[in-house]
Amino acid sequence: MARKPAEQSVNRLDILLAAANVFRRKGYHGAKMSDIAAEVDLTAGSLYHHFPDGKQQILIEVLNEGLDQITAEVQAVVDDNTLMPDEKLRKIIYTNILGLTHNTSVAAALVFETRTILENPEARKAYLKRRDSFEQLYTQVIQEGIDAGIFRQVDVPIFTKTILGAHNWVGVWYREGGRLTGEQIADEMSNTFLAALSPIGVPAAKN
Amino acid sequence: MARKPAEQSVNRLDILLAAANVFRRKGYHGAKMSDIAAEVDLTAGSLYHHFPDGKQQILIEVLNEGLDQITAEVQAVVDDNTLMPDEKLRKIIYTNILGLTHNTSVAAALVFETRTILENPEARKAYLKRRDSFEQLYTQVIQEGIDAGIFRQVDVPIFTKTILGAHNWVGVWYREGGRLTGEQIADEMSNTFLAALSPIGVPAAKN
DNA sequence: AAAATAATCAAATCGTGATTTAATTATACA
DNA sequence: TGTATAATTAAATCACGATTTGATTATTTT
Repeated sequence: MARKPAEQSVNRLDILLAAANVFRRKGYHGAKMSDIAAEVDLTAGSLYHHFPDGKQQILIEVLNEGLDQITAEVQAVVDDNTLMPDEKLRKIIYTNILGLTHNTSVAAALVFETRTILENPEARKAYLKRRDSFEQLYTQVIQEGIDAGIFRQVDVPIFTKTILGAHNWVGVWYREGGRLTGEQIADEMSNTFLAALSPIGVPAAKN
Repeated sequence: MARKPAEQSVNRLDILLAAANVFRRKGYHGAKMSDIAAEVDLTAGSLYHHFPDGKQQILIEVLNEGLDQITAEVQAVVDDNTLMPDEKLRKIIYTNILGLTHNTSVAAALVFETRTILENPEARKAYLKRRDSFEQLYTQVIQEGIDAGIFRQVDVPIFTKTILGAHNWVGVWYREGGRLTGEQIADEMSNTFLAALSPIGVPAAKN
């Protein structure tokens, strides 16, 4: 009585994933609807059944899905009140980087294609809001640590962007099967930023 | 006897700058030849007089020029043998960030449009070579510092990519007239990475 | 198993934008 | 000055790719 495969028609999520892959390879403008369609064994026209609003809508949903997911994961860590700020920061860096290395296509889209979505006035506002919330998670934890005296005084917005820049870049250069695993990279990078925040290792004097 | 303006026809460099600006705003694929032309008061067709090989060639030259320039600046610091590794690192971070904030259009192109150039097999190889040389400048200085015992043991390639990711991102979010100047940002970020390399501020124990 | 609905396709549309071409104007040079 | 060369233009060309349209085929629902 085995259930039948039931893997007939594709769903929106399949298409979003496929699109992310193509975007990663060719960029949004370089990606043809037919490329995306081919990835899920459809023709270009068929995509309009699932996404009546077309190509840009697909991009918007890829980015929203991707950002929402990583935000939720990081948010969960931030909400864990059993953790000290330094443990929290280590864990959110870890979580974030593993999120990126586990889905490099979406990660790359978040870096490279955000600009495209921002050209669309409606999508722009909503997206920027999401992104700010995400950034807030970091600034919040860093500020907590400073207030608690376990991090040195840093310019929190800049430090946040420093971390996020480093993270984003991982999504660009990371390749599965490379020298290091996502875990190892996450480890190394969280060490780096925690060391950077250590109140004892004061930076060398300026000249 | 004032000399006449002599500002008649545009030159290749004007066009490259103009192109970088348009690329920053719309991305390579979103940039029309007519957009670039308009920026220097020409028509699309005229650009082919200066760049017979067309749009892609313009991108290639923007990236090469940009990367060569920043490389040269950083190289000069690396070659200065009067500096200790930590001073060197501080100075190359400084140099690099000021380079980015002084020409955000080219900086953004280096981040966002590199992928485009890499699709071109010939350009790809040459470009990757340049980029590796650039990255080498960082790894070299970091390794020197470790060998000299003034930096803690880090995974040099990862640390390098961490720095470069943070840098690249500056070119994306930095806006002239923002809260901080390029100098202040460079200062903050070099503090961050030097603190991260400090051999005394050992990172917190892993759980 | 009809009827209704969902997925899909193949073949138009339709606009856009890079590149080419054939002149025209400006500049340098001898 | 007049001729060669450099810049520039306006008007084709030409291809490509997003979207639309009108069937066709699957899948549900009752």
